[in-house]
Amino acid sequence: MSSTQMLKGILDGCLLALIAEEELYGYELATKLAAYGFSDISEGTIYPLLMRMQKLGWIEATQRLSPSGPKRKYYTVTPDGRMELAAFTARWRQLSASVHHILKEES
Amino acid sequence: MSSTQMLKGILDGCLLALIAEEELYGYELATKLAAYGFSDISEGTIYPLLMRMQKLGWIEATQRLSPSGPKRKYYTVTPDGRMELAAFTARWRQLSASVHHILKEES
DNA sequence: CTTCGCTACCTTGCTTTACAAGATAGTACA
DNA sequence: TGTACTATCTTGTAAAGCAAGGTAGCGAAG
Repeated sequence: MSSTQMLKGILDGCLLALIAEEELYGYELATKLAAYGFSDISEGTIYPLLMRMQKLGWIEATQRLSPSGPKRKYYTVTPDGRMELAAFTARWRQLSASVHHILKEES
Repeated sequence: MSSTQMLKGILDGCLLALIAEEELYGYELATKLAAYGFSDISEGTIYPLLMRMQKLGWIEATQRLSPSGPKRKYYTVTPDGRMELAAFTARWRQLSASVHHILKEES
């Protein structure tokens, strides 16, 4: 059992939270997640996730030129996305508390 | 997006932790999880999970009669299961810290 | 005695989602 | 020309929770 299963339903919330802080593009998110302790989230994970969230109306994209390299797609969070982020945060806190409670029992 | 996706890769660790505390049977686990804040984990989730963990050698089962009702299958954790539980706990702490870190940034 | 409800277990098929692998391009420097 | 880095996207696979349904034992109410 790897740790990838644990990410399900969590990554999208994390991406939302990061984009809510500041406008970001996909490639940047990949490196940023690593800095936050997520070991090597692949681009094959991030890009489909971004497109999914855009389709759901949680984020919006605008293309802009890069000082060096191909064009970038910058994402921002919509009002719907902010609501979804709040809902995610609530769900996470609930789950986190429950698991913590269970794990502490046997320390 | 429901919260069920968040449970992936987490439920097995939680079941292991509960069984490590005391010998338990499947039906009991379903009610116990609810008490710990997991809203309504269905039996269609728990039983396949228990069989999977038994196949992996993490838990062992013994059938015993019930004071009232059909026979019960009591599970205990094997040494391999304890090791897996420790590994799960480590993974959880790491993930939990990372997500917490990301979510706190925008409070 | 039969019917209803609770206990207790299991199976099938569906859906979501992360990921490996690979494709496509633009820029820059040697 | 070729190598390296940036940047995006696609396809196919596998894992795992869950809804829905099935089987069966026991006890109490009618």
